Parts: sequence; structure tokens; C-alpha cells
Amino acid sequence: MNKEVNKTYPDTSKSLPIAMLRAREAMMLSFRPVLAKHGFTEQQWRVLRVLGEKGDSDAGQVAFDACILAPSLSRIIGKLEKDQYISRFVDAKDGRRVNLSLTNSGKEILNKIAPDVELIYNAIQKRYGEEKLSTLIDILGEVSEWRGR
Amino acid sequence: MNKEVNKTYPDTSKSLPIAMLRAREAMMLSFRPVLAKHGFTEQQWRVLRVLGEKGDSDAGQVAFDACILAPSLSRIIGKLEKDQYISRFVDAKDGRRVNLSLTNSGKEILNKIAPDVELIYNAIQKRYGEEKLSTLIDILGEVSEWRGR
DNA sequence: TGCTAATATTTAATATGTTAAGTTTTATAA
DNA sequence: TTATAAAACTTAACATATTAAATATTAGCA
Repeated sequence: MNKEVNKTYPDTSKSLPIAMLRAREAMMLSFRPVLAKHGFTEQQWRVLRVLGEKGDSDAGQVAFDACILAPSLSRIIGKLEKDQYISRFVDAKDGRRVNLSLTNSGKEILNKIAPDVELIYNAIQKRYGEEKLSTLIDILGEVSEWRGR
Repeated sequence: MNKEVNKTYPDTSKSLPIAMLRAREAMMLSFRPVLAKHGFTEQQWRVLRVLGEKGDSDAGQVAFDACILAPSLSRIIGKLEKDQYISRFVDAKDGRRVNLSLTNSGKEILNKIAPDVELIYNAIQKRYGEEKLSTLIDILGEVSEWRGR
């Protein structure tokens, strides 16, 4: 493969955003079919997981935890509520906030899918080793702190 | 912050896909405004960059290099062609392939934007250090090889 | 050569991403 | 207290993501 094609422009093979996109995509190719089998998208699943892990939260918190922008989350929780996996109710103390909570049905499906997802994650961990993945997550955590220059 | 809320479900703070999403998002918050100032989306920019770096390529190659799925790329190149940043023509030897090429206008805008993008990337590199970022890219590269279990 | 499978791309349908604007409620300061 | 700003969501509009299906072309083989 010719690596001397053009040195005028920055090398995309060294682009961090693209590298993260590519690595993430590789993993999602394994995860997505599992979620799709149960009728969930990646984002819907993140919302369910976050609620399962952190318990009832307001929409803003879920948006942050699941890394989903507010407008997207609005639509997603609209669907999850319609399908009765979560319930949504206005906060009693702050009428602007919307609290989200898993329904029993939501907890059930979470418990049903989680093991399949874990299976894949364990396989990844087994292949690359805990140490390497832990290093990866650490650096990603640092980079996540980036707030512009 | 309470970290003992619920141990029933996997900890999203350790989820590799979410960690990559979050780190990527942190960086894109810096890059996007620069691209938007010139009227480009992140994906459109990736297409221009890839063509600038690797030279004329067929759509499939660009899709891989820019990490964009074929259906998305079809629309993106449709717009970039309409705006005359790239030209599209069927391959002479293989009628299924579509070759893409930067127009002069495309090369100009690429040269115009690239320095601004580099500025941000250099700031990131300065803050985290070449070594750490290089480690990051290496591990991401390995994980990108993941092809399911 | 001719039939069939495989390839490369496009189109279609639904879901999410992104930015801006709108709505409702709360916080603040004159 | 009250006008105003800020906060938390939602809605809207356009772009991209994802999967499936459709098209067109080429490759492989009987």
C-alpha cells in the first residue's frame, strides 16, 4: 500500500476522531445485532442501561450519562415511554425537570439482554487483556476532559 | 457522588463504546465550529480530507477511509458534487465503481480550512503529549481489528 | 456463451445527530 | 414584587446512521 501519496494534508490515519470512530464501529458491529434482536437501537439501550445502573434520574443526567444530546433524548424517551419500558414524570420540586424511571417491563428486558451484551464485552476483554483496555479507558477519560483551547 | 447505586448492571463508566463516544464528542466540540464556519459538516469534511490525502479514490475506498457507510456517503457526495467541491465519474474499467476527485474549488477550501483544524489538533497534542496520544491511537488501531467472537 | 452469484452503488424507511428556536418554570436582581 | 435572565426540555429542520431492498455491472462457472 502506497503511503507516500500526498503529504500536503494531515494524515487521517493519525486522526484521533476517526480512530475513535473506527474502533467504536468495530465493537458496535458485534453489539448491534444483539440489541436489534430485541428491537432496540444502540441509543435506546444506552438509556435503559444508564437508568438501570444509576437508578431514576432526570433527563439531563441521563443525557450526560448516555452521551446523548437533549433533543435526541426527547425523542428516544418518547418512544421508550410509549413502549412502556420507562415512565416519565415532571419533578415535584422543579417543574422544568423530567424524571425518568424504568418500568418493570424495562427492568425485565434489561436483565434479559444484559448477559448477551456482557458476553461480547468479556470476549473483547479476553482478547485484548484487561490492562490494555483499562489503559484505553483511562486515556479516553482524560481526553474527555478536553474543553477547547 | 454515590458510586454504590446499583451493582446489578454493568457499569457504563467502564463501557468502551460510551468512553470512546464521550472522548470523541469532547474533541468534536472544538472541531465542529471551525467546520461549520465554512459550511461543512464533520462528515463532509472527512470526505474532503480523505480525497486530499489519498488522492482520487472510488466511493468504496472513501467510505472505508472516512468511516462512513455507503448509503450515507452516497448522499454526502451528492451534495459535495452539487456544490462543486468534488467530481464524480463512473470508472472506465468497472462500471459499478464511482471515482471521486477533488475539484480545484475543493482543493482550495481544503487548504483554507486545514490550518484551523491543525491548530486545534496541535493544542490537543500539546496538552496530552504525543506519547499518550500515540499510545491511544495504537490501542484504538488494535481494537479496530475486532471482528466479533 | 449463458446463467447465476457476487460487487459497488443507490434508494428507501426509520432513528438519531446537530443547531436553532420555542415553551415552561425557576432564579435573580432592581 | 416584577421584569429579565437563566435553566431544562421540547419542537423543528436538515444531515447522517442503520438496515434492507433495488439497480446495474462484473465475475465465475457449467
